[in-house]
Amino acid sequence: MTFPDLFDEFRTAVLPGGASDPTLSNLESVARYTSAREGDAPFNGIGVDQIVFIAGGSTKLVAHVSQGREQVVAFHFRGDLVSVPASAAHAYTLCALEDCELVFFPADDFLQIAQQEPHLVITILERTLRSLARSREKSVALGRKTAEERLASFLVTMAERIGWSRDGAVELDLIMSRRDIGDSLGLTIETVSRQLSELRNACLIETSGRSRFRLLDLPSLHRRAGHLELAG
Amino acid sequence: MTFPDLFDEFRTAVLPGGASDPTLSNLESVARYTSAREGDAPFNGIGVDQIVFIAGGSTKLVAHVSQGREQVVAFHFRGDLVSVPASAAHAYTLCALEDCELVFFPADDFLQIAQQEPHLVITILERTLRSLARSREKSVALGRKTAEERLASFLVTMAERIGWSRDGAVELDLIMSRRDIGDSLGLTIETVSRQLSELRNACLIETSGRSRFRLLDLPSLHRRAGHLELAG
DNA sequence: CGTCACCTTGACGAGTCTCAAGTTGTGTGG
DNA sequence: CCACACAACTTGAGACTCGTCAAGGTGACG
Repeated sequence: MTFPDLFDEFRTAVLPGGASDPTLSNLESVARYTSAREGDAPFNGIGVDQIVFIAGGSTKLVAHVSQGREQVVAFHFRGDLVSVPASAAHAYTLCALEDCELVFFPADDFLQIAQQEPHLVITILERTLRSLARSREKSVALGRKTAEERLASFLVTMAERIGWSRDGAVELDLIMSRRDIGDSLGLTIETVSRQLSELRNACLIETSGRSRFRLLDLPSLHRRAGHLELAG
Repeated sequence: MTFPDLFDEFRTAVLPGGASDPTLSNLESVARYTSAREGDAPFNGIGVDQIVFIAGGSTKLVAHVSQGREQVVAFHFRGDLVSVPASAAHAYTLCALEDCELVFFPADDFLQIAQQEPHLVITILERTLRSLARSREKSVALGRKTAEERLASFLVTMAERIGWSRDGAVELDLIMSRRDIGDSLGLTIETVSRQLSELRNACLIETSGRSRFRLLDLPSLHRRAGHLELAG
């Protein structure tokens, strides 16, 4: 994909309502793009907060606690917008789960330009609020849930984001490794594996290969996730 | 405090640059206010997402997992802005830690009006990004840190938000109970208590009464928190 | 000054981690 | 297309952190 194509991808996904020409050309002038191979961390040591649009592929945002200890703070898929901080109490790295096409902006420049276009800021704000809501849900899972609840919660949440229906079940492709899942749920790969086996034995899920999952009983999974019972 | 005073409080805190008169009067017309007593949960069952400004006092945002299990997702102090979701995978409650003065808006109306004032949206966005950053840091703590690290992390973070310097140490008043701290850190009150005793024995903190803390050695606390060493 | 909720401390047990061994899937080269 | 090699995953046994239960302390009120 060429740069203009990628910027277009960003424009139509983030600005479906359109924007004024000068704003667009300003944005395009500060936009950069990169394609990342699986495992790449294109923003390591870049020094400024970035706003990154996932034009293709999928990524994880990882916090490094100490050698060997990592926490996956979020996963992202095509069409998502990520705020990648330069620094905080911990170092963060955006890392490609598969080959990716990324459009990115220095956050400062982006917000500066966005001031001209309330529409755009509102869209970003709405997406940021959704990220915040997901991050809070993650805190709940990490702080107060058992391994089984975390796994069930993870599966139904991912199903909502990237799953599809087939034969009355929901299927999804979990491209991330067991280690990534563990690092996202605050568990070890062994515990992840054991809990998946539990769910398989309970006939709540089927797996084929390493990444293909079939969720056979969403209501039960929601219950095991400790989620609110939805009326109706 | 009267309503106009409270709205003024909001205006000067959130809109230091000012805003156009029509926007302000529109905002004022959808703004509501309430004073909450300690322990009150003024937004329970209100049914719509709210944007809440803490004009006075302090609050916690709590997710209810199951009877007896709660997760405090964030604490808020005077001048903070909170997004209170109506519903998600879990029920959330904003709860007063002490007597509070709150200004609040239905999120939809607020964003609708804010479209007229890019300045305002940018401010809200910046605050939301800070909330997101804090929420991510909390995920890191909950997912990959020991009890001791969580406590140290909590203390230095709170010190940055509400602490003051005195005699070469940082003091702060932790108005929330040990239970609140535990529910925030994914620990029990007993573990919180034990870890505080550890930190006392290590001469890293002093406490007087239930809520007054003195942090005697910030660098060591940062180290125990597993935080990044800051150059310089 | 007394009362009560809140906090502290101790002993024990459950859930998850660690370490280790075996199995399965995936990708590569013949 | 098959066989091989390696990484990823699964499963098991024992250790450790933190939770649970229980019994005192302590500080903040009236």
